[in-house]
Amino acid sequence: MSESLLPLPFYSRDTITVAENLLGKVLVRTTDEGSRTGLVVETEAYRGRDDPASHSYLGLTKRNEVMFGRAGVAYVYFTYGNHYCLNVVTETEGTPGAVLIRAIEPLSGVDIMMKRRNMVEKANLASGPGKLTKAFSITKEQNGLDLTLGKALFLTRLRNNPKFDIAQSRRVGIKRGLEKPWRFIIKGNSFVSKRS
DNA sequence: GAGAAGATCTCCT
DNA sequence: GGAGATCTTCTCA
Repeated sequence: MSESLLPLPFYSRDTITVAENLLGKVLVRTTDEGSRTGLVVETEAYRGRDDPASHSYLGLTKRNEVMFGRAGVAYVYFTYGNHYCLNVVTETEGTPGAVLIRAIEPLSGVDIMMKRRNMVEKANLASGPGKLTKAFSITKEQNGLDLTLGKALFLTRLRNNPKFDIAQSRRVGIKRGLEKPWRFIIKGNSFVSKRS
């Protein structure tokens, strides 16, 4: 094995730290259609009371309860009537926090992704949160799934962690909390979502 | 029970 | 560059 599963302690840290450290890790998805993997190239951090852009800003609701639970769990929500977004829960139990995985670079199972997306352009397969979940067959069914078990959906670390520079900027698609530079991308990677 | 907003994508101009 | 698609969740009455 050239990869190792990310353990619980990786996730149960400060949300910003986890968002930054998720870059360069590998997202693995296994379904009946086969397995797909992709390199995480873009993330965003969402915290709690101190972050007006976060779902957990206003406190615990039925929708965001996963964010308040144990770290290392998938938080998947539906938005705009069309799209799911994949997050991983961070911090310790009782403290809300999650990292949105915004884009991945397809590594394997690319043919399955193309089929799912009805798209042949590799750079456009998963360069955005909605595209990513569609390419990886992720729906609300995966909400609350434990990513530390290494089953249908999980994250791994490459043995030889690739070297790259990290660029930091303002988050995308939100109206509040814009002053917080909590979006992280792999500098120069062409699989990140466009918009600035 | 109704209304509004939303961590987006795609197509059309 | 702009608007429509489309539906879940939350808030307020």
